[in-house]
Amino acid sequence: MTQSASHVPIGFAMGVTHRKLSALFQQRLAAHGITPEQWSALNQIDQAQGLIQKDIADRTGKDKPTTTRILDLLEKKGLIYKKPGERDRRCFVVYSTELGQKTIRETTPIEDSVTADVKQCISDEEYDMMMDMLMRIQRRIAGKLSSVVSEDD
Amino acid sequence: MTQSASHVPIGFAMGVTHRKLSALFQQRLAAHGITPEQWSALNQIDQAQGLIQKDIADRTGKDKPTTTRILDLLEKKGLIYKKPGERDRRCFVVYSTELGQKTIRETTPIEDSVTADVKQCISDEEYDMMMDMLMRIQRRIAGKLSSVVSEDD
DNA sequence: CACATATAGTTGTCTAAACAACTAATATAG
DNA sequence: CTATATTAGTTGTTTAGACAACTATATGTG
Repeated sequence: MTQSASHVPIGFAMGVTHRKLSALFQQRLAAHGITPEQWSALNQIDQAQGLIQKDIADRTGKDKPTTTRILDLLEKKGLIYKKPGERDRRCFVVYSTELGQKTIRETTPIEDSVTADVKQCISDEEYDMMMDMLMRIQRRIAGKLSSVVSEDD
Repeated sequence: MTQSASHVPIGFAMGVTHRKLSALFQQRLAAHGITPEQWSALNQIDQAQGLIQKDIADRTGKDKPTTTRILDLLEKKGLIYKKPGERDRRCFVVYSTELGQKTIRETTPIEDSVTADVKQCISDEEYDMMMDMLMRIQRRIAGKLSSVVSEDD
């Protein structure tokens, strides 16, 4: 039953760990003038080139308003640009600029350094298991959310 | 054409999972007029009675400004109250009110339901392993953060 | 005691997330 | 073709997090 430990639910433990990881990445990214969440969006844009905003929202696990605002910041910084969709005039097609590509080239090693720090205290096997569990939980929970993006399933 | 989805760093996977878990808890808490982060703080306060704000910050993994603001909201809702410290006049000692205690009694089953949903897709063993890994990462990363609370070690 | 330093808490600013409400364009049904 | 629903994206509001700067109290050293 209940153990003596103060019963920290897994969601909150995950939140704390995520915040600490994010704060570490942010500190290391500071010189590049970009935040972890901006990096995540820029990284997806840079790798795929030509995504529409909904794709970016899906890939980064954010909702549409959050994505809009992150893209606004990336655009203001000159890291991405948007083109109106040709076939579908509702959407914008998004690309990284030269500066955006340079930023990703320079910051990817920083992201790797955070992953390396994580791997100092968990094994490769554990890392893979953790990723697998996180993905399973994501899928499970997504199905239980009411106003979800509902892309798959 | 690298392997699809292989390059999602663990920090971002954790963030997505945490957001989905938090959103689910928030939806189920909606009728109680409290958010997951408020619940977390209130839960700690209710269980310990007499914590000072720094203790609450440590236990919920938040910084001092965030804690101040969450306590402000809990106080406005009449769920907690603060008393000036007697020995140390810098700090406030925090307690849950009757209403706060009632709220925790009624919402703890909701938190349990979220944990139960998580356990539908990961085993008890995996759950424990995940908690252990999260805690190990937290400790590891905390030592690498520059302006951290630095409570232990 | 006086001065420097550390600690508890607050406030301000920016970014981000959740949700609701909205516009515009597309797709579907009649 | 017209009415309705769906989809892409935006805007507003509230909560939360990170960081810097600040006040007030406490502590440590001369």
